[in-house]
Amino acid sequence: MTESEKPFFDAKAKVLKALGHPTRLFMVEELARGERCVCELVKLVGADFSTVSKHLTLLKNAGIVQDDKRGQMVYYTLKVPCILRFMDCIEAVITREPCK
Amino acid sequence: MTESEKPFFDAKAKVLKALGHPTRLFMVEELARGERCVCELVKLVGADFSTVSKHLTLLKNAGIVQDDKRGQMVYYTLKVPCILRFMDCIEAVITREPCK
DNA sequence: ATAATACTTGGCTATATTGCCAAATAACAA
DNA sequence: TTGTTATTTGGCAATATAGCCAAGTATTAT
Repeated sequence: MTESEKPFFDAKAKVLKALGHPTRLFMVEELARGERCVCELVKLVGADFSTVSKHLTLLKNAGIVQDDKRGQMVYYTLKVPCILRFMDCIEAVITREPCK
Repeated sequence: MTESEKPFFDAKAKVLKALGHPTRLFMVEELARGERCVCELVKLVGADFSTVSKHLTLLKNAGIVQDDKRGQMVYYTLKVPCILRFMDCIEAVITREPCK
């Protein structure tokens, strides 16, 4: 890894790292179905409001989700739907199926 | 996230988490080109032998790479080439390009 | 047997992450 | 204004991760 490509790997790793948490992954898959406010995600995830909020902030900083405040609610949406396409591959890893 | 789907998200997150480190990501992309022994990766990465070895063990535990000891060398190969397919998407996230 | 190379493991410290609680902010209702 | 709901932020303790050095194992060479 050369000095010049280092920041590139850092940036890509940051995105993957953001996805590398069960709660965040769950939320990403949930947001793939449509926008959700934080309160909905809190119910679905079953964790503290602050915990969910921090996970969402992290996903936002990674460039994966977007937020939109309307009234007192903040709605999050998935910014990059292509992320879901490779879940099949990730699942192939865990089921040890051969992957194309 | 229901009780029953929790282990599934844990498993998927584990794979993504394994990819979420610049050195490991670099090695995965390097292994995509063909098998490499640990010593080659050590040179390419520029870290301690033990550090590289531990990263490889982690990738192996995640089911991403395989090892094959031949003589005194241990050769690693990428087990799931499909992982590379979504690098385009990850790059789209970091460059903020629209993603299909 | 001794030495050298390739690699893994143990141990340690520094640093990062997680998740909770409590407090702060913001919008809206009474 | 006061209260209530939605959300974020600060702070903290527990836990996990990273990376180095040193020591251990395994294989091959002398």
